[in-house]
Amino acid sequence: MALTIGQVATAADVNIQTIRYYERRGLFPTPRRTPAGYRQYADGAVARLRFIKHAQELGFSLQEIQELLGLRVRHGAACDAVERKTRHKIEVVQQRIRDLQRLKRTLERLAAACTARRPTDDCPILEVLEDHDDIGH
Amino acid sequence: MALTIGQVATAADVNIQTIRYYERRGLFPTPRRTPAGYRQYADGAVARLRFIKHAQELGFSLQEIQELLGLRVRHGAACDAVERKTRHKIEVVQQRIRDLQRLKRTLERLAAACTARRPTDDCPILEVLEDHDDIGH
DNA sequence: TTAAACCCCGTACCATGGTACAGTGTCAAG
DNA sequence: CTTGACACTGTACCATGGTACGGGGTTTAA
Repeated sequence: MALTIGQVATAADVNIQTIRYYERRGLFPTPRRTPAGYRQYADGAVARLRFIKHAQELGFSLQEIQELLGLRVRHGAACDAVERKTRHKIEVVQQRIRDLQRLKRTLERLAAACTARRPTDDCPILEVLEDHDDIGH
Repeated sequence: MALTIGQVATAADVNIQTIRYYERRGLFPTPRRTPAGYRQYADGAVARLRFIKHAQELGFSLQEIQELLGLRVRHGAACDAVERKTRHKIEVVQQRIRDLQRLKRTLERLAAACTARRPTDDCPILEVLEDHDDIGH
C-alpha cells in the first residue's frame, strides 16, 4: 500500500514542501517513484515524520535528529559508536531535565511569593542562575 | 562601577552586536549613556545575559525569555496576572520535562538494545516511538 | 598628538527550518 | 476528452536569532 506525498503529509500533519525539504536535507530517504515520477511511501514514513516533529519540540535540531535516526543497529556493525552517541544524548537530555526542574522550582517560589503578596526582587527569575552557572556545558 | 558594552560582552561571552540586538528587541533595558553616547551597564547585565543564554539552551525563544524576565511582584498591583502567567509557565516547563523524560527512556532502551548487540529491525527509535506519538500535546 | 582600541548607528548578510509560487505534467471522474 | 485535484522541479521568500561591515566619533596611552 503505497502512499502519495500528499497522503503522508496529511497523515503526519506536515506540509508537502517540508517532506521534500527533509528529503533534500537527507533526513528522509529518497522514496521509490512511479513511472510518472510520483514519490511512493510506506506507512513508516508517517511515523518518521511524527518522530521528527516530536524531537524538534524537544529542542533537537534537524542535524541532531538525523543523527538520532541514523542510530540503528545493523548486524553488529559500528555498534559501539552508536551506543556512545546514544549515551551522550542521554547525558544532554538529563542535564536539560535538571535545568528545567531548577527553573520550575524558581517559578514556583515566585508564584508562592505572589500568592503571599510578598514583593520580590527586581527580577526573581535570575535566581535560577545561582550556583548554577557553569554546570554541565 | 559601570561597564562598557564590550566588557559586558566579554564577561558573558556574547557578541556586542547581540547585546544591541537584545536591546532593540526589548529583552534588555536601554542603559544609561555617557555624554559621548557610550552604553553603561551595571554588573546585573552580565547575569541577565547568562540567564538568556541558559534559557535558550533549554529551548525557550527570545519572546518567552522576555516574558520570563518580566515576571516579578510589584507591590500588590497586577499580582493576579503575574501569578497566572507564572503558573502557566510552570505548566509549560513541566510538560517539557515530561517530554524529555520520555525521550530519555526511549534513548535508554535503544542503548540497552545496543549493548545486548541484538540487531533490531530497521529503525529501533521509530519502534519505541509507536506508543509515544500523541501523548501529551 | 596620533595610533590603537574601543564605541556609535544603520544596513546587509548569514544559517536554520521551513513555506509559497510559477510553470509544467499526470491521473481519475464525469 | 476535458477539468480539477494532485504531483513534479526550481527558485524565491519568510521568521528567528544572530553576525558582519561601512563610515564615523571617542578614549587612552605612548
